[in-house]
Amino acid sequence: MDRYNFKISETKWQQEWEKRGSFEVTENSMRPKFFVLEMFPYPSGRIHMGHVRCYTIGDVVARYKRASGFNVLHPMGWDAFGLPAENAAFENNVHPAKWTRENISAMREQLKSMGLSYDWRRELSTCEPEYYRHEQKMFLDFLEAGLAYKRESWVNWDPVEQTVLANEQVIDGCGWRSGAPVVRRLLSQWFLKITEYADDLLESLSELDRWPDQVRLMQANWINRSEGATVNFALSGREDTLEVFTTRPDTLFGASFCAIAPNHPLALALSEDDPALAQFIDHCNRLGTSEAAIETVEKEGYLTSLTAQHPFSEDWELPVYVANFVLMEYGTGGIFGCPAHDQRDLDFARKYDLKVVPVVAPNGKETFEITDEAFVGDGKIINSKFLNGLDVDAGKQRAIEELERLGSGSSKISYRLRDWGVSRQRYWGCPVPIIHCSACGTVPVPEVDLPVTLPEDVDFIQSGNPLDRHPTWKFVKCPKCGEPAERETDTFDTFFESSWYFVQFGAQDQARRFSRSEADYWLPVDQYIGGIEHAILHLLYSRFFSRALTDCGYLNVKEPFAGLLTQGMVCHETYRDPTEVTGGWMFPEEVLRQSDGEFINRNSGAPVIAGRSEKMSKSKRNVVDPESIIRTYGADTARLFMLSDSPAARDLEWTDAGIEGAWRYTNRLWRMVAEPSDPIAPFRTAAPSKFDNHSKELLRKIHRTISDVSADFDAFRFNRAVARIRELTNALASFTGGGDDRAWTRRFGFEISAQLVAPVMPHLAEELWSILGHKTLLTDTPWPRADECFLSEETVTLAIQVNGKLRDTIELPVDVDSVIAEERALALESVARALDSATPRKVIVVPNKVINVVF
RNA sequence: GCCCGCUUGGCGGAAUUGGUAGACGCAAGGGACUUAAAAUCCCUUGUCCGAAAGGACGUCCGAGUUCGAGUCUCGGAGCGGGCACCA
Repeated sequence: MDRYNFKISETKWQQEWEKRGSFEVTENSMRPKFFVLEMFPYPSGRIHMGHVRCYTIGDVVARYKRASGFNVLHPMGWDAFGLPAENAAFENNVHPAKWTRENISAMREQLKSMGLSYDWRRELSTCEPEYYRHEQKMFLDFLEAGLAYKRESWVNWDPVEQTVLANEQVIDGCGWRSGAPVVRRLLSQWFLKITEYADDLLESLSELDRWPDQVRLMQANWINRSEGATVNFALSGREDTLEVFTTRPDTLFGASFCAIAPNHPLALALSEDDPALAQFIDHCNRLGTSEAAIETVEKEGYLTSLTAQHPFSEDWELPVYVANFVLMEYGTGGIFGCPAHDQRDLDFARKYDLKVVPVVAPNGKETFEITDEAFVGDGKIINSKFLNGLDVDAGKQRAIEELERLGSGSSKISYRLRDWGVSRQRYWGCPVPIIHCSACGTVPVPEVDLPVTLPEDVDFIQSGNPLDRHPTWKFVKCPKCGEPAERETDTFDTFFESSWYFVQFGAQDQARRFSRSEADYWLPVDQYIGGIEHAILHLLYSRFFSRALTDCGYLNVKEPFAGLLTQGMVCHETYRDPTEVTGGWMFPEEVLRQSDGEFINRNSGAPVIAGRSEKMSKSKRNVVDPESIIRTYGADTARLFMLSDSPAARDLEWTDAGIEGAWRYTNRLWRMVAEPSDPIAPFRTAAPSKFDNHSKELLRKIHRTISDVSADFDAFRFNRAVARIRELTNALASFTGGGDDRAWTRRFGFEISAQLVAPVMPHLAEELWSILGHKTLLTDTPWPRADECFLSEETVTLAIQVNGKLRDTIELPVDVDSVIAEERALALESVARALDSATPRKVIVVPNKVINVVF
């Protein structure tokens, strides 16, 4: 019994597609366009299973759409700037540029071995000046349009390494290398005005009907538009006021304190004469800048000497705290606390023994006490003078009216979304095209001087940004006055590159920027595919960029991604050597599963502990190398397994048994066509005039499969599509006999099988197509269409229930009269037994589905 | 801490709008072929009671809506993603 030789076949068809330029596209086509894009990879060194999964999904969509008559753009590129290259430079003394470019070459070869239908002519790499020069121009345009500005903002600072740390590099409040406690530090940095588009970014979410609801909801919550009010508290004995933002002005009569952020100007001013406060602020600043760190830390406050005057009551004074949970970045950097109706305020009040006065009672309750849970629901306002008796919404409105009348506040819409800080104090990124002149200030690099190229003659011996230490690079003449000046040594956040790369794929020639007509033709991306972990930042930044680029005349599209598919992670069981106290993680290939289900070390025979399945990661060593899988089983089998077991959106568990099963199927399908045990009609035989019942039944199955698989691909239900194709294979395998009608039907079934499986296993499908006698490529063959007249059934099986429990099934003609159906059901012996001589009270007949006899 | 998900046999999963729970695959057990093994093919397989017919139970847990709930509502548990300088 022969086996499918995937090595020969896969190489052959990959070469054939390349020779013919099968996947090269232009915008000059009579076919409608379809832009399929997978999130481009960071070139970390080698592809991992997550890449294989994502790019397999994208390739199925691209090939399916291509066969379905679309002019498909399906490109690939490299998100090539970023921190890991600098870490590699630091650890292995290899230049980030060399490391990155070598990784790209290696990964490109790996991707090519998967047989992905990319137009490789459009490949781009974000670390090359031909790419990033365009974003330097974009930045200058943003500056001109008022969409970029500079201000001070906080970073994590490692006092030992004397360098800025990414949040990822802060572990338990300490620098990852030095172990020294991290402090916050203010730096002057560039920001992009994403908040200018906050409303539009929020409202347009409703138009993104081919995005997962989950992602739209996450984005909406991230932007978080909230209607409320600003309230100005007069400060006793001072001229200035304390401005706070609140979404609950209706609860003002329940206020028991005010709190400001540790870095609020008022707090900083007070700390000059208050060493204890200065110490408290210092203590707060020892926390990293991440929201998770701030929100999970124990709530602490420092009571200042300030007192705030309640706007609605002459002699009501509130204490003012500096509190570690108040964010300077949100609202005004100050709050008023109403413990009865906000859980965090309640916790704070309990800790510092502040009053808790309920001012909203749940509907139907006259009196109301708060114990350890704040009441945040709707109700009637109490204890609040002129607000009493109103509901929450009316109370908000009335309170704002009163604030406005008193001149101590007004209604205000606030967003949680903050402007995007794009400055990074790092080497391996796109240089910010700005020159600092002592006379002229901040001067943009003139367009003719672009690109500002990243110098490659740098060293990584010291920590910090090597651009700062470069002997010549930053010293330039001021473009305005000609006097000596200095380049900005910050680079852009790498999200900058990934916010517009999809547009650049439209350019036929990657040596130049995309043209307006190319962008107009290809955008938006019709189907975008990537990990759920990018649900907020990358997607939101890209949506902002499209708007900003549209406003600057580059494009005319607000929403860059019309369809979005977020795929789950690839997971694997973890293994540990029990003799190791910490770590001891083992690679799957070091472990052997015995017949009793226990695991042992493949070499030593020592026992191994198997842990639960987790996302494949280098640190836990629960990784399987795609290259070795492709070498052992071929790309098609790897692709099949990636799609067959789990829905795309869910996590996928890698198992050896699973890939083995996929490999068996690959061979089974190949053998069925290449070494058929029953006759096949010759190539291009006309259909016989008559079919026997078996052939008719199989024809129905074939057409039903075409219909189902097409619907499954349309809805990205790849696992179900694979199951349907396997069912067809099973039906073909048990279809024997050799008359003309059967031989013809068998050929038809084989051809359809090859066509349906082609998006998933393109090499095998091409091989089968060729074996079946075709001289043209399956890749250039239109998607099959199901013949409607084979899809309708004459009878249907109905479930017969008694009191909702299944008792029987009956076969009835489709759309049979309800009265007849009911009679047939009641006549059943099984129904009579279940009724046990009781009289049916009513009978519910759902046509073609179920009959429920209720007694 | 906050936001968003997920949870169905021994395992991955299937189940159009609420209408026959377990498609398809994996694993396991039995059989055929073989000197033998591998490969391949056939059969069985949610749990429990029963010789069988048949019956009871069963979709993370607890309530609810409904003739009928894996699916809808409320409450809870466990696991995962994100939290603005990882990408």
